[in-house]
Amino acid sequence: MTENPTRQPSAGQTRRRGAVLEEAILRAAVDELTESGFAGLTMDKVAARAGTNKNAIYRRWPNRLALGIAAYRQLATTVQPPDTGDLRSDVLELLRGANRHWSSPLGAILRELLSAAGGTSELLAQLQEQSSDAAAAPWLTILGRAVARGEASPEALHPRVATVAVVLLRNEFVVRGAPTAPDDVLVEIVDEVYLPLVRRRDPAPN
Amino acid sequence: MTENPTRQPSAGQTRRRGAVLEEAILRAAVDELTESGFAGLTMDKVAARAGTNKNAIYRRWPNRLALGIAAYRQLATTVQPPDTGDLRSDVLELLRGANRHWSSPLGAILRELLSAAGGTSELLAQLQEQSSDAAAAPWLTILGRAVARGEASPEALHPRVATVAVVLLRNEFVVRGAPTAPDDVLVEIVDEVYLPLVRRRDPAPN
DNA sequence: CAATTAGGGTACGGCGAGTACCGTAAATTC
DNA sequence: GAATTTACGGTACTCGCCGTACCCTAATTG
Repeated sequence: MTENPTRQPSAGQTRRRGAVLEEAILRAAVDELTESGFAGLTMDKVAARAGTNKNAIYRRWPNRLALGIAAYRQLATTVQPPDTGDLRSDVLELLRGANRHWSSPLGAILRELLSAAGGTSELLAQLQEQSSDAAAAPWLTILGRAVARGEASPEALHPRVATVAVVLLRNEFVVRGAPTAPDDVLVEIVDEVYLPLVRRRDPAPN
Repeated sequence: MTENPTRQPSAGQTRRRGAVLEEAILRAAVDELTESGFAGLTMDKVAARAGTNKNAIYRRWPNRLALGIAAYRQLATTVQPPDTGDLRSDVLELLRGANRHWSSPLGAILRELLSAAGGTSELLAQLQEQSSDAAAAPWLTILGRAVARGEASPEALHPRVATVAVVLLRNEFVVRGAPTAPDDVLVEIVDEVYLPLVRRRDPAPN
């Protein structure tokens, strides 16, 4: 019952090749990933589910992690920046969205992958697009509007500054093992750190 | 040559028990950890090196990760907060120290362990003492002095605010796979984020 | 219709975690 | 100081799973 092979083992089917097979493998990997997480993603199961064997997988991906990342990328979504007209509301909404994402099954998978990659730059780079760099864009967007409104300082339009809130939130997940961050924490990050940082600040007298 | 059994296998030694044996195991684990990292820490090797067998280990630690963490804790050191008389200098020095630590072999091990723990709260908690919460203390110390000097705002004396710089730095390690963070990044964190955040800020006019 | 390429089937090597016994030395009890 | 309990030592084994190696055969190429 756990199996749902796309291809019947010995039906009179035609043998798949190239892109068709590749997609079938990737789809199988995605299914395994969503069902069992990365820890449960085994090459044998993916092969069986795709109705093929490990050879075909290893011909395309060098190892389990690479396959896992490729599969995850199929699931990634992009974030639409909110526009409530108020900086604090925008920030909170964006941050709550991030919290929801990392608390979701998909977020759990992302955390597993980050863990498994454990400092392997080449592979991490492929996850960053989904997790941090692409994540900088919406923050810059809402800050841009806030700057126009006079709510935020222009200095805040700097990726490192703009993303401080998400970085602090991610820290909660990485260092505490919490499955989800309580809303108090988000509010605290926003009110104690983020807003004081980005709000229009009068040039400090040396 | 990789072996240095504390106990000669069949010498006329007395059989070790309890605390004595426990320390021998832990010392063996520490040695393996420093030589081969957590990835190379094998229960068999630790047992061999301690001149015992895996039973004795599993009777004390439930699994490899728990042993690794216990061994790491033997190596942890505490940080002495600097006191240069200038907030920016103190901050930079503390941050550079953290960067050095995470770039060091010991830091690599810590990152491996964080990776392997991957969100297991109970075990992570044992690492936090060494990595984040204990790390909050020196920051509060230097900030306390800066507040007294009038250099920093009293609102900065809040763990989440005080540790922002290290959290951002750790993020560099976790999300980029960099073996070490370039000094520019540290300076940027300090000048673009940390100082603007903690410096005396005149109450924003709504 | 050859020749080449890529899938399918299958088996296997290797490694390391965790477990199961069993005999024996050390501590504990009386 | 003997009997009992507890804990170590030795060893062997199961299990899971990654990654690889063949060998045969279907699809593609020309």
